[in-house]
This record gives sequence, structure tokens and C-alpha cells, in this order.
Amino acid sequence: MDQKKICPRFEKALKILNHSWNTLLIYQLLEGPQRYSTIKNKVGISSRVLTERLKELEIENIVERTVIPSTPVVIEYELTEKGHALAPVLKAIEQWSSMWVNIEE
Amino acid sequence: MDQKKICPRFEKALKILNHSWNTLLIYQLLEGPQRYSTIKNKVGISSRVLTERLKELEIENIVERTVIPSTPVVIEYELTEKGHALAPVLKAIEQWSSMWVNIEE
DNA sequence: TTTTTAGCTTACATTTCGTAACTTAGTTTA
DNA sequence: TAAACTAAGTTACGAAATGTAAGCTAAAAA
Repeated sequence: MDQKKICPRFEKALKILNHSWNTLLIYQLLEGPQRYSTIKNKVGISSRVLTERLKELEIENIVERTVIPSTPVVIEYELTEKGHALAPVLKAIEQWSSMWVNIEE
Repeated sequence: MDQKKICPRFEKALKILNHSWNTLLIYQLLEGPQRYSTIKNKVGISSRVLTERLKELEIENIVERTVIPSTPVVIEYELTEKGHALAPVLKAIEQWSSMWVNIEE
């Protein structure tokens, strides 16, 4: 009785977006192209996982890695068109959180 | 140089939504109140993790657990108002996936 | 009376994650 | 010119999260 009736595209989208850090990374990159160390400091992720996730997002065509041949070389990460197309998702989460999420310990 | 300038509400929202299975569970519950075993079969999650996540979503006030005192008792899970308010997020992901996600192995 | 179902819980192995130290190459400081 | 520093990672390893499978309790159906 294995009912897999959820759309496979949607499931794949969730698989990418639910993978820890990915949504936060995309959110951060919505601010524009950024370097590895900038992203690392802003989102507070470890380098091991950051490298892993950026590679994943590159493979999924959500992020593009560019080597700028200055001296020394600068490496920039930025959203692709597919990545930018996620802005409405992030906006929706932002709106929901401002409406419904409260933080008191 | 620890820059935590992202909104805490938003970060908490991501923490909940990015926790594996949660978004898929909410998506499934958008179809209406459902029993434990139904959810389990539909989304293909293990009982161990399903129990854990439903508890988490209950604590976050996204899901409500109801014991219906029939014989035998039936236990139903359904979205709260806060949970239903996530529909636009799911719709946005659906739209993005239909536009940008392709599945070919 | 044995078997089945619902709604979990427990034990255990595998996978993923975070922490911290290391690397390579170029750069500024002393 | 040597020592220290920065960027962009990589590696090793322990801790935490996850999946698999089996067990449990109470009631119901065969």
C-alpha cells in the first residue's frame, strides 16, 4: 500500500529546499553575488557543509560559481535565473513568519 | 565577526520548515484531517520520525492532534490556522517546481 | 482463539553534521 | 626577507539525526 501520488517535481523541489541550510543560503544570495567567506560569516555555517551545499546548488543549477581572475583570484557565488525564481517562496515564508512566528523563550 | 542580521522570526520559520519531512507533512495535511496511518502511508515516512515530527508541529501550533472517542478511538491530525496559513508557501514551491524542476535520470 | 489493525515506542546500524585542525597560494607586516 | 595573515577550501573525527526493523497494547475481525 505504497501511495506515491505526490508530484515528483514537487517532491524534488522539497528535497532540495528542505536540505538543511539551502533555503538560508538562497535567501542570503538574493542580496547579490557574494564570496565564500562572506556567505560563511553571514549565515554562520561551517566550511565543510558550506562547500557541500554550494556544490549541490550548483549541480541543481540554482547557484553559479565564478572565478574572477584578479590577483588574487576572487570566487563569487550568485543565483542563476532558476535560483532567483525562488524569491516568491522566500517572500511567502517571510510573510508567514512575520504573521505567525513568535519568539519567546 | 559573527554577523547574525537575519530576522529571528524568519530564521525560526526556516528552522521549522527545513526540518526534514515537515513541509511534506504540512502539504499532505492541507488535504484535510488525517489519521496517523494514512499520513504514514501517503508520505512514506517511518513511524519513528513521523511521531517525532507530529509532536514538533504540535508544539509549534501548526498541527492539532485530536482523539475521537469512538470505539475504537480514532486519532486525527489536522492543520491549525497557523498551519493553514502556510498554504501560500507550498503553492509558491509548487509553482517553482512546475516551472523549473525537471526530472531525468 | 488466533490474527489483524491502529498508534505508537525501543534498539540498533547508518548517515549526516559540526568542530577543529590543516592545506595551498598569494599578501601584507615587521 | 621572514613571519603572519587571508581566501577558499579539505580532512579527520566525534556527536547527533535518521532509517530499519521489531515490539507493544488494546480492541476488533476471522
